[in-house]
Amino acid sequence: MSSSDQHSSIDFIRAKIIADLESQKFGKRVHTRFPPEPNGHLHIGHAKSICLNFGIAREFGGLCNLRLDDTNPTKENMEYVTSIQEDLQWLGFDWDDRLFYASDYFEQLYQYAVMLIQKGKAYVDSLTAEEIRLYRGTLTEPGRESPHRKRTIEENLALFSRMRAREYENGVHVLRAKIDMASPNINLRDPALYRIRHATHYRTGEAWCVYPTYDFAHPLSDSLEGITHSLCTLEFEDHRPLYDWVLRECEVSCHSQQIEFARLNLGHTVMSKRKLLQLVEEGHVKGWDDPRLPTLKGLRRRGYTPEAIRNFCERVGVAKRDSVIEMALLEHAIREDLNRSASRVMAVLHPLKVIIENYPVGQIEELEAVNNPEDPSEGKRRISFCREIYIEQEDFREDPPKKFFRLSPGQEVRLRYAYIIRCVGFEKDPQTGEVMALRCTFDPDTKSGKTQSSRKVKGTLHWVSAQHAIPAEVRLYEALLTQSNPGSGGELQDLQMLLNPHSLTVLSGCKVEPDLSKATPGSRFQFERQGYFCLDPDSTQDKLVFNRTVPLRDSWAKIEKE
RNA sequence: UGGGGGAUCGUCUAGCGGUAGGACGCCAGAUUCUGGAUCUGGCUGCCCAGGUUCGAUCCCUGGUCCCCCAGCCA
Repeated sequence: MSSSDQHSSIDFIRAKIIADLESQKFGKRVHTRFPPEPNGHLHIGHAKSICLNFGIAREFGGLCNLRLDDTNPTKENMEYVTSIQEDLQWLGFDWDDRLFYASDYFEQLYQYAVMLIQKGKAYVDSLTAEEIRLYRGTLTEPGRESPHRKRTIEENLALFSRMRAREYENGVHVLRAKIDMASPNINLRDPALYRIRHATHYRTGEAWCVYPTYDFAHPLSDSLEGITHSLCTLEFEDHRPLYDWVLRECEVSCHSQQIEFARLNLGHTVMSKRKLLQLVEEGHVKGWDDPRLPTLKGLRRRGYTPEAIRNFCERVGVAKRDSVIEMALLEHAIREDLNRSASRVMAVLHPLKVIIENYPVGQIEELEAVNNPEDPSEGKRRISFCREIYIEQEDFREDPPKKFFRLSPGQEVRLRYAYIIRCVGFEKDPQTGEVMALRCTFDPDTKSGKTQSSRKVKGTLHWVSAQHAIPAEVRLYEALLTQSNPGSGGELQDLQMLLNPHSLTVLSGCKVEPDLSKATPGSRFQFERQGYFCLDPDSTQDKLVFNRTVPLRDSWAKIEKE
């Protein structure tokens, strides 16, 4: 056991599992599952569930299945299945040979339904959807029994069989559980078990025209797979009596324990499939992998590591209260990871030319730079220095405010890994007032590494050689939404109004170290003093494109704000 | 005004009758050739009102507020 292990106290789910283990409720087994519906891409909310389910299986020496919960042919497709598997693998989880599909259980599920009919626990209803809704009652009034509720077992068997035999159009019949139309729990007012859907299922094709509902398929799928603990989100809490009813009435041998926890909400973004889809389809973002999205594909493209995401999910904890996690925690997780692992390079986002007047024209020096001060094994590299360089525009102020430790007329700074320079003049565009270039002098005695430089300067600037640097595009990202908690409701218009107009800023005239031309898409770097960036797949031979994953913490920005 | 859940620092999360702890964040300092990282120190909290108890975040009673449920979605 490493000493760095933080014994995070056990959450209520793990406590329950431990209790079940002690009581031998499922013997010594712990078997979980991650059951996404293949109708959307995975996001960080799913990551929490994934880390929980796979994490628990690993911790208790159990197993975790991947199950595609594909009981609705009108919404699901194979592309999502593939995407889900990719994302899961990228996140670092492995389901070995335990890849399952609810659709593989259709025949068994159908037989269970027949069994319920035979027990008089299910019946075919022929009311319209609208009528069923009316008969259901309201939150405060009990429902009424359907006139078809008294059909005989034989009638129901025949009808259900003919439903399967494609004799009816969509919606003319539905198989319902016979429970209690007066139950205060609306989910128990004879919920639908099977509906007719003449649609091509992406896996079973035309084999079926009746499909089980979630409430019927899910508990039985869990049971069929021998799942001991079926973890789901809070909104299913009042489905649990139904979950248990199905397993009891179907007389299964493995009665899985459903446990509910609060879903993950992240500030300044949205997590619902519906809203994510809306953002993509209406073109507010460029696709499912847009770096502004909380999708796994978006985070990956943004530069997030699986490690950071897993860490984040652990820190977030598991509980039953609704919560909204601050983006700062996610950012902390990725900074923590990248600080250890990302190679440092110098890149200038808003270039300002600096001419070092006393540096010989045409002279080029090779300076030594550390690749990663957090990891000496990453070694060193050579960077070129010459008479003309670029620094960041914001690193010069004609009239410096207090505590501005950068360049201003007459002031000195160190150029990282190079010399101390002093600003002796600057050129301004007479029209715009924009500073066009700086004139500086350097002190040859202050070369980096030469310790005799007794002089201390308050600031160190990053820079690139004007002659050697290569151009790049840099994409800066900020929060997608202006509001920290957009809430769970909200329609199209509301979401649009919350969009942050500055969520993406494209910088096209950036200058970066020439070695970056050898980087491969997805590789991550720290641009010194600025943040963590990763090379975007949009990059081409002659145009590098970087995404800013997250800026470095910036205490100067805080000071200046005052 | 039916049923099911939930309320602890700004944000998350521990606590299970005995000094309210951790993380993120924030503030201050040290250090630093990244205003980064690191290291110190500090900050703010038990929804309310009664009750039981020597002692209550915890147990009881009564409130208040928030979330979920009336799909043939999951």
